[in-house]
Amino acid sequence: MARRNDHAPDELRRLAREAAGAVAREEGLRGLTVRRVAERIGYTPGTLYNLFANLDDLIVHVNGDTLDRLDAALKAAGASLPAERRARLVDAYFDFVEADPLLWSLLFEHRLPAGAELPDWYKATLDRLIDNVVAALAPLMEAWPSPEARRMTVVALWAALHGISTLAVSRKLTLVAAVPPRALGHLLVERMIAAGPAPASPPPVTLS
Amino acid sequence: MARRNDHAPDELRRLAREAAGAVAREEGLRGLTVRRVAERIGYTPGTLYNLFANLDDLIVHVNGDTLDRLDAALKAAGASLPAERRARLVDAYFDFVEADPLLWSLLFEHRLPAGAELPDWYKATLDRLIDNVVAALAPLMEAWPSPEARRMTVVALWAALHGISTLAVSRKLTLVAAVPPRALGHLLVERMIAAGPAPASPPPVTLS
DNA sequence: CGCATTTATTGAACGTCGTTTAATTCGGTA
DNA sequence: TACCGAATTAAACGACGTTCAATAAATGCG
Repeated sequence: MARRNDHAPDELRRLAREAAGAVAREEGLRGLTVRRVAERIGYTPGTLYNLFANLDDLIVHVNGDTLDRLDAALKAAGASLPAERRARLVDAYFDFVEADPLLWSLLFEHRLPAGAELPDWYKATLDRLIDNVVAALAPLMEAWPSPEARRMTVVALWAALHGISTLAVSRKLTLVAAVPPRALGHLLVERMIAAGPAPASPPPVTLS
Repeated sequence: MARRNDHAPDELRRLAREAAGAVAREEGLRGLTVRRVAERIGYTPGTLYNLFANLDDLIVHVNGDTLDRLDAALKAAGASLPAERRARLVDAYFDFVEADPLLWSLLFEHRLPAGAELPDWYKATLDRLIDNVVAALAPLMEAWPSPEARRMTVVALWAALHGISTLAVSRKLTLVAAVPPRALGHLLVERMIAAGPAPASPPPVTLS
């Protein structure tokens, strides 16, 4: 039995989030159960209910951690030379997704039950992430009429990349095209924010 | 107790798919249980295992039905005048999604367990759908160098719209931008396949 | 028509799940 | 040392997916 002073509550919460992340990484949402997480940190299921409201709450925290790590990865890529920043950001995004596909898909596979809402800190994390990308891309989007227009385009791209990555992770993209997911990502981002006088007609990348 | 000859096996399978769809429409994946579907068609859970391999199999069939209905909706929109076809297709897509958000999200929320693969008929359904959209958009994409390039762009857009719609349905899009989802869809599609001499710099739609 | 065979359907059971709660066990304090 | 409060547990509940022997009904056969 785990002794009372083995871990301070906050440390225990962190341990639980990491254990849950590890389970998700290995077995996905389907294998992510309260009992498995508890066993992994050497406690019984009941203890997790002292740390989190329920399993949904724990999963939201794991997803928050994932968003934080993605934010860090994109921030690093956004520090590259402006000329290659678009491509670097796309590659960083897909590198991150492909490093732990099941942990990534936990982000979008999990849905809160009917009445529940995502907590405010989650919204703040997501906002921070989008803001950082907008800031990194701003030099390439000077022709946009306003910051709001810039943000709208970045949000559209964020959603689009998310669509590509989740279809890829769930193997529903290869059903429909034998193209590396990140090639689709580059295609979308290049065409959406290419600042130069790119003629709109032919797609810039053809890919074998 | 349901009598043996109340329904032929195929009819019973159809009833079960419809009942499962109705449950998903009302309660989403979380509420979609074998017992609830069985109760709805007046049989016991065991009977469903004579008709489908398991719950995953039933869900894949429900999703196949959804794809078929989307295909029909897009085909109708694709029959419009070429000039307005882009916008009509996007609107048809979002009309379809918003008509039954929970049934729609079943398409992408559900993932097969580790070893399992999607059946061939599912791949065929998806292929048919993409092919129809490519055919409808072909007149607008004559500048593309090849049918493969056209298809790649359409697949990218298919994935992008999927990303927008699932983020919207799971209320993760409004967290990040107060923009109607279909406005993002129009933005993406216009910029990706606008055939005319659209300058690449400023986004064509600004939206209040 | 009556009986045997086949087959759809059931009911009960198994193990697992999320969650709750009363009981227990421990560390800190007097 | 004895107590108190807090962390932890064990056990239980209802619901879940799934299996399977038992049962009921329809069919085929004499």
